[in-house]
Amino acid sequence: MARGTKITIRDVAARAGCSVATASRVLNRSGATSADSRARVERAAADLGFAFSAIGRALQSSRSMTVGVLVPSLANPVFAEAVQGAQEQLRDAGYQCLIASSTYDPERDAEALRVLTAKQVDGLIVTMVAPEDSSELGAARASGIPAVLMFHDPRAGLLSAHVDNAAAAREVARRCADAGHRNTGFLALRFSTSDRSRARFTGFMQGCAALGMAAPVLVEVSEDEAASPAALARTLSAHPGLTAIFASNDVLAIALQRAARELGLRVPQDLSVIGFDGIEIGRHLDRPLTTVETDPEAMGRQAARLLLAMLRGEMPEPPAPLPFTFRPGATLGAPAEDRDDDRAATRSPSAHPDQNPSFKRT
Amino acid sequence: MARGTKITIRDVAARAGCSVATASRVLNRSGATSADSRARVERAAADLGFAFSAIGRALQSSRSMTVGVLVPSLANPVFAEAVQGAQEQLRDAGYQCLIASSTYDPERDAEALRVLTAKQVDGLIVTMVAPEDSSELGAARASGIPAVLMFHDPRAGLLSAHVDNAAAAREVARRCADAGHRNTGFLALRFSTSDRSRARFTGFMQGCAALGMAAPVLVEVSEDEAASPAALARTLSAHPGLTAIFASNDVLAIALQRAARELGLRVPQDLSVIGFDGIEIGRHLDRPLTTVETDPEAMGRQAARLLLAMLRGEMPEPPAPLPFTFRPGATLGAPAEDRDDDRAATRSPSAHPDQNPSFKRT
DNA sequence: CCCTCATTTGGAAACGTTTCCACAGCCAGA
DNA sequence: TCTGGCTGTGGAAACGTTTCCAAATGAGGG
Repeated sequence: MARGTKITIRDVAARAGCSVATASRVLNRSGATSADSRARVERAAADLGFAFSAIGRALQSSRSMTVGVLVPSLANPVFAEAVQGAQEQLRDAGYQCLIASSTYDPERDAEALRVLTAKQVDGLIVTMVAPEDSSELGAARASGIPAVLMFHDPRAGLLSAHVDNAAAAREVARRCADAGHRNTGFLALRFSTSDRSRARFTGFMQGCAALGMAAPVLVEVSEDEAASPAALARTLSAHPGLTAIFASNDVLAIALQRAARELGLRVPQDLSVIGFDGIEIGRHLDRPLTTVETDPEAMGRQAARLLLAMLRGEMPEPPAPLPFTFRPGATLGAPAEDRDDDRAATRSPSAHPDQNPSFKRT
Repeated sequence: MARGTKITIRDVAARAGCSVATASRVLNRSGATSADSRARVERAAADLGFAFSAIGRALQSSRSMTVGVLVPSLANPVFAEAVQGAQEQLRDAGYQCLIASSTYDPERDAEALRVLTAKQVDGLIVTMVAPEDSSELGAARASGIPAVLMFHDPRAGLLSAHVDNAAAAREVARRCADAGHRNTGFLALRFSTSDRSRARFTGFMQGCAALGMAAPVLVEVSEDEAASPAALARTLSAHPGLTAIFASNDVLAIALQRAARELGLRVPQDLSVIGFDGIEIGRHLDRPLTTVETDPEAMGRQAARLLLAMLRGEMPEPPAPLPFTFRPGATLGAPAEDRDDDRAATRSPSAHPDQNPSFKRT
């Protein structure tokens, strides 16, 4: 069933009655060829159903037309969308994507980088646990493989497609302050392996400090806690004084709301919740999520554009951070202390009284 | 900065004072070598920081250790998770993934397959618009590249990692019937390019017919309609008689709920909503989504396992469909007509009276 | 001491491509 | 008629690896 015999350019040349050099020139439209041989070669290639072997080409040109993309996990929609964006942009330039994921494990980051460079990728787009500490990334760059980061804040000599996490978090602090919150928390998952999470916390702290609020309480949760509403509720109940919690991403923010309900807390009346990322689904919820909206796909595209420029031999400027927008949603409101204060009610633009039909005042 | 000079096995051989043949034998632990040369070669390789060129290897062995993965889009978490699963499984066997996405465009399916085969992938895992009509897929298989499908129902000679969409949809029909629904709808996105969607509709129709319900109304929406709650609400309002709507996936089901609220319809009192896929977030919602739960990551892993078996030269049995579970959630309830009928209340196992605190009967 | 055999080694071909270099043919200008 | 230049072509090397085959070495048995 399987005809194992691949047809190569020499088969084409043989059938066209010319040398492989000529066949190559015709098929690549490189070099001069007579109309006659052009026709014969093209005919032969079509008859035989010839297709170039990218391997042979790569070996000869030492360009694989392949880019390595490393992300923590495709199961996180934020990274998946970024990869999608990068992939689209690269495809337009004739590059393919070899992807790897680390499940947030630095050891696997290193292994993936080794494999990708062994596969002779022409460039790298990476989001990893600790880019600055990775000897593999350093080695790749030293051996001439251009690399750009995604999601990370830019660091020593490395370009990055990113949003300004700290600035966005400061904006969140401002919105919390505007709504009247003083005692806030930051809910973090994988704090130690995600510099995004850390940058957001730092920015949030700065913002809170600048606005005279109490320092936010850092609430770290494990993978398991985040997955179970009951467990998350238990953790949450250890911090009764908080009126607003900024979650390090949207999925966590949604889980947090569920946990709050478990404790009989209403959102946003008893607890305000703010997310990060702006995933699609957040805006389709009955009570749309208050969040910082980013565009991971655009981030992926920007990373790809930067890399393509470097592959062309250019030395692109460090890009400006990608824009984010604060999406008001309906999960940030005035804190309960302010509830009875009638000034507070008017100060709370995001509290949608009709978010749940059963609460409709009619 | 960039030392362009790659170190090859001949550099290692030179430094070790032996031939490349010996170096190759040592480094691959193939063939007999003396303890002495082994030591020298290993030493030299370490000193030089040698790493094999996968390209050179691929050219010589005509095995690229790369698998092509084609999906409609990574922006859809269902596919992203499947790719993640496949990738993990393949990685354990030493394979990497070259990924491509088609954005549901058959033309791009074809192009992607051409590129992937040109890159000499050892195998293919694909989800595409029309696998059976793809001459590229046929050509790849004819030339000896094993291929398996994901998500698709199995078809002529092709193995597929899949769930039984029709059976799952029949189960949904049964649950709707149990809850007392008669007039149902099926909300479909990309009906023409998704055989999953079509299979679900077919199964739902069969189920409805078998249970003596009215044939479900097929409501097709465009990408744009699905993205805008208002537009979706308009479409929805054209079908006032329906008491339950089965959406072809979870994201759509969540959007549908929002649209229902837009029309002043309460879920599930005025309209029941059932999804498909069982995405993570659905269970974290205040009103957990009623849906058919599947495991895309397991699907990806199964596809990879099948492909690996074929790559070993085995001829694996067509796999049993992967299991799905009906997750009751809280968005399927008794229809309004039955509301006043007290028999109906007991007949409705899926109506969780406590799903929303404000409805608690106490 | 010679023959055989096992062990280790090196040379070279092969994989599929691109591209450098050289050569043949041809035409125009002197 | 000769020279110079241009066009089209083919041979061959190179890219990095594996592996076949043959040769060299050494040991052991007769």
